[in-house]
Amino acid sequence: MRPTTAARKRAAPARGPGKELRREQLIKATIRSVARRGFSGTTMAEVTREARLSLGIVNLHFQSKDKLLVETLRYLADEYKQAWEDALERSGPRAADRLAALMELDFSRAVCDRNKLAVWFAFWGEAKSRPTYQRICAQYDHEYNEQVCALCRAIVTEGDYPGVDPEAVATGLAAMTDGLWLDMLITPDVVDRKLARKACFSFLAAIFPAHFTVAP
Amino acid sequence: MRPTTAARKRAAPARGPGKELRREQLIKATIRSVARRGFSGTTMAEVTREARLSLGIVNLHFQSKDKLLVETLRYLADEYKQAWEDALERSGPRAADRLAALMELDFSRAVCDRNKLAVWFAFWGEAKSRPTYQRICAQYDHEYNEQVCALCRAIVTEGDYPGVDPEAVATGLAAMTDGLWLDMLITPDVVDRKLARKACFSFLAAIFPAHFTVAP
Amino acid sequence: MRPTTAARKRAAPARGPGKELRREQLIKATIRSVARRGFSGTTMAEVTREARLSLGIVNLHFQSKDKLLVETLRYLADEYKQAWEDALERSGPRAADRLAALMELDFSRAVCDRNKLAVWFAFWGEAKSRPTYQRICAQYDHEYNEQVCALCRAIVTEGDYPGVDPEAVATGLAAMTDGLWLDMLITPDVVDRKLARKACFSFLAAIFPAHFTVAP
Amino acid sequence: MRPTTAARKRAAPARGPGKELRREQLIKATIRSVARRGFSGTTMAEVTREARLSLGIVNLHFQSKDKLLVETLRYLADEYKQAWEDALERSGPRAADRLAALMELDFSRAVCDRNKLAVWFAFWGEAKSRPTYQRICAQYDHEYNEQVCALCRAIVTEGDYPGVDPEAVATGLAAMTDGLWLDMLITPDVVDRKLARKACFSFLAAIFPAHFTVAP
DNA sequence: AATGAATGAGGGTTCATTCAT
DNA sequence: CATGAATGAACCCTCATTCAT
Repeated sequence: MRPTTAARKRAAPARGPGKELRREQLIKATIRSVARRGFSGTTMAEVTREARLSLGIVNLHFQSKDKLLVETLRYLADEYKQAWEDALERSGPRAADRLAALMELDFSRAVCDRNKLAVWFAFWGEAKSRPTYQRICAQYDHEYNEQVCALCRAIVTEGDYPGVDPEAVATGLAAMTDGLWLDMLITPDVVDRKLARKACFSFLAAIFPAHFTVAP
Repeated sequence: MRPTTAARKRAAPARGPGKELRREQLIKATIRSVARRGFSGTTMAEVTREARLSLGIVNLHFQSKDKLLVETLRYLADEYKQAWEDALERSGPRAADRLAALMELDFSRAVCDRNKLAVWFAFWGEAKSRPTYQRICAQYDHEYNEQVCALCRAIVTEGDYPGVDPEAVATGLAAMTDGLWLDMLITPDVVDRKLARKACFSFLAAIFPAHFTVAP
Repeated sequence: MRPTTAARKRAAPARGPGKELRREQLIKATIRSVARRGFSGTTMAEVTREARLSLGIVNLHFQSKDKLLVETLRYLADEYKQAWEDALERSGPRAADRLAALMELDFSRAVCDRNKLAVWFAFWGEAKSRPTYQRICAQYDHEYNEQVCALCRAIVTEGDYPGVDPEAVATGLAAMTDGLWLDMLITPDVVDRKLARKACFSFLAAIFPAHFTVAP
Repeated sequence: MRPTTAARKRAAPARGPGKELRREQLIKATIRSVARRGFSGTTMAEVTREARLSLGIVNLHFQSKDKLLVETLRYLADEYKQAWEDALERSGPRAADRLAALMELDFSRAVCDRNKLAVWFAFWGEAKSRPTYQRICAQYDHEYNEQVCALCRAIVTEGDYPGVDPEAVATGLAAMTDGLWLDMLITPDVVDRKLARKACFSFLAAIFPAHFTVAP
């Protein structure tokens, strides 16, 4: 029973599919906010201001800030998964090409966007103390690693790489990608996409010399 | 005077060098807290409780929470730097041995402690939106990378590795380490120290076959 | 036109007398809500959900939550007044019988419904700080007390009760009823309708021994 | 990590026994607030303003608003219990005197204070939907009723009241008191302490004519 | 007439910081 | 130096109210 000043302007009530749109709008605003202000600077006020919506709307669509953040993480993970599935789809049938396609994606402008990287690391930074984040990250990681591992196995099989352990290579490769993202985040003027890509393909060329070269 | 009037138990007055001890005590408590509760769960109350000291003491020794966190980051970075300098000191004169020593350190139990990794990633997760963190990380990164780069150059020079770009290798190597740490943080039951070490040395063995093997 | 296009189920349009029905529907939902969740747990969302209507409908029919609550109180008071008027109507002409009828009503299952009692006490609990509630309660109280007082006076007059002050008796009687309701609300397993009724009639039998006995 | 403007004025930190004082200070402020603004108008801001303390202090001493309210109820109940125990202590040994002392207390200025009555009814109004309140009320009610019941039994035994059921009388008496309090709350200009007292003693005089008279 | 997404003031709560002791 | 009660800005969340549909 609170004295309330009448609302002034108002976004058109989104019917039907609009609900999903609002959610995405808020998730995107969250990503921008985390990128700009960090996890601790990401308040409901900040997110809704970024989305140009009212304060109460997050709880209307996500129940709580916590759930918004979880959904944001899922959104990012889904987006990335979609991207690498698409990349595989578009690439040829040869395992090396497919692996190259994944790596090219990882160093594409879209993925290496520093804002998005910042958000990924923000979630990773909280993962240890938030089981939910950790679980989500672990699950998507697993799917991705399986894929990379399968490709490495295929390459090892088809090529003549007797001493190569595909699992170790896959692990190292995926790890290097993550680490290069960190470099691009922390020292953007030391490690750029080009150097990152080169580091990655140097690795591949060293492991699978018959399949990869450093040159683009 | 009877024992009734015994002074309340209280922490030692700590003058001069004692002051430094208090600071370290608080920093260590901060590390434990960030590891356990995450960045957002790390409050002054939590830190001081962890240190078994009074609430007001942080501001006495660090002026503000912000500064405590910055000092904590510096502490971690210094500790790591000290560790790799010591590792180099202890190792022989050959570049490959020295590089191996660095890598062994990175996958030693002390460094791979999940609590400490959590704190590192917590800081990295906030780095984009906190210039101070980013600057500190960037600076220590730089020193470390210079070192690794120098070693790679030396190995390339002394060995016969015509097509190898030492900078790219060094970047990739350091990145892989970071990425493996992330794996140990997020999916500890998939990537353990042993696998991480193997992934790393697989890389080195592939790049510098005359200098490294995967076996310990 | 195929059944596919059937209109969404929706509440009847309710014109004219239908409007009154909607109001009652909402008031009854309010009563249920206050009984279950208390005053503070009674939100517009709760009330409309309870009434299986849409959120906006309260303001359409009552302008505000405040007015809904006032109307709810009036509804309860009217209902009770109607009940005791009916009880008097049904009873014989003798004052003692009429008073007994009022008391029987007060301990009838319909009136002693714990949900309704809870609502009454909810309003009484807010009365001091809400002049409107207090005024409404006071007004209905007055009418009721007048009636009880008149009956007591009649009994005193017709019987031989020289020392009895009918006003004090009426006041005490009405008060006892309220107090017994409170007991049934707070300690339902200590004071039930039977005990309450007995306490009340013990009082009447003591005051007006020629007119009342404790036995039903 | 919030930018905080330095606090200006500050109540002296209460050491040792001061903690208990602060709690009482806040409970008393809560009572005043509930009396004036009702349950729904009793906000943390209101309570702390009333206590001339800062906003955060309630959570420091009571953890939550809920607990403050529970403690307030307990405080009121304890206070009342203390009062009737004192009244019994001060009164003579005869059961009728002791019962009279309890009744005199119930209509004393201290107990009939409309602010306090308002708070009692505020709690009773929420009791149905708040098991904690109900439990506390029920427990204290029980003790009080036991006492009154015992006294009634003693009077019945010592006097010659063959048809009197002491339990019913005790229940009725306690109920009447509560009901008279409600009257004093809702219709203070109809029922004042004098009339209330008279109603109560009329009842006693009617039940126990050998022990009570209406006159003071 | 009816709906329910949207709004935002105001609520309870947290916590970095201060300062009397 | 050390303590911890006190402060109050800022947080997340609730919910009465509005209004496009």
